Amino acid sequence: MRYPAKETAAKHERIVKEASRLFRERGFENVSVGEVMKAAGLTHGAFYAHFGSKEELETVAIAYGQELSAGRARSHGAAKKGRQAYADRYLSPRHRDNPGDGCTMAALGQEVARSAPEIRATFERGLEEILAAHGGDRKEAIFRTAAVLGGVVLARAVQNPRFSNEILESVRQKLD
Amino acid sequence: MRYPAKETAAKHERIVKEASRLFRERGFENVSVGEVMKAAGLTHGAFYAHFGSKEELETVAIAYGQELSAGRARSHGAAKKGRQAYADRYLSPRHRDNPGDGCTMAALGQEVARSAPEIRATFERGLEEILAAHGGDRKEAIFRTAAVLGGVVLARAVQNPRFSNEILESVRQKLD
DNA sequence: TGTACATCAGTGAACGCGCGTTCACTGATGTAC
DNA sequence: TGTACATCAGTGAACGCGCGTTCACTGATGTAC
Repeated sequence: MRYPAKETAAKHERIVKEASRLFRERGFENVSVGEVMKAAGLTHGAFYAHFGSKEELETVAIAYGQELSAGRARSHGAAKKGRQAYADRYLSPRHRDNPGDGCTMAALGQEVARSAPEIRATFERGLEEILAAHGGDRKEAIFRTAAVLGGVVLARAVQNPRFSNEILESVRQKLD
Repeated sequence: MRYPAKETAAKHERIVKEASRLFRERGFENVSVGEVMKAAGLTHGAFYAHFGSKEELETVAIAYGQELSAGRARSHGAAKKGRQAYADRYLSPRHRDNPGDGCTMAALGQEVARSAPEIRATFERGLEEILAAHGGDRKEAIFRTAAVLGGVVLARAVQNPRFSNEILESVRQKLD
């Protein structure tokens, strides 16, 4: 049956949101279209009324996730205080332990590198926006983004919690 | 039929080597057991004479890849010259463009973070060995490792070659 | 050193499963008049 | 404002495919005597 246009738009948004969260938590490959639709409160068949393919959803989910990151970057500033606060949040145990709510690049960067051109282009546009949001010296913004990203990737991959905390702490200190 | 023990050991090594390369190139999920065996010059059925499961192969491949990285780290030193040369090589277009021959952490870190405890423990042991190989101040070694790793992840994910080079260059400069 | 035989790496067909995607169908919505 | 009907988001069964894994079988190797 046909549904109110408003509800359809809300469902569409829910699909993107849940996909973004699930992809960041478990990666593109470990999340099925069915799981995303279930998380959005729908059945899998309806998926193709919203997106042409899983790959298209991945693209939209990356755009959405990068937008969230750009917003967070904007809320801090280019001043030293803002930069430090940003790095402290990024390198917190909370961010490490909740990839589903965290930075898309820290969760999916490597998978994006192996993905289709459109996905990489979307990722890239997001990164440019994030760098612009950070403001200040561009080289500095790139460097700090790379450093905190690498720190979180290592802290997440490692098994020993003490070692993991040590990694976060080391990168935080060196960036201050 | 039964095969000479020496040949069997050589084949075993070939499986690990090819698996490590393929996994770094395309990720665990995008490489099938059959592909690995084919690359090693065998058929897929023989796989289970060498490993109990694909996950076991992933673990061994991570250990192998981390060992390669530790060797490369050892060949440079803790002195300033060695550190710089290491970062320059790590952040080179060549390393960016050849993940199959490159750092395991830069290729598979995020996937390892979502993997079984044994895989993460193996990754961790490798990282400890790499840090020890770098020598010097441990915090500094962790920081530099995170920064170059993040730089390569971003440089690989991005689409525009100029932007990608700019990322490598920015991280290189800031680490000098 | 020679003989008998158990071992086991390797082959290729087969299995069950989950996945992305398709499709016939439904029926309230939204539009044309 | 009321009526007629085309639209289309959503359902759930079905599809084909590739995957990890299993299995019966092979036959040279390596070992026990």
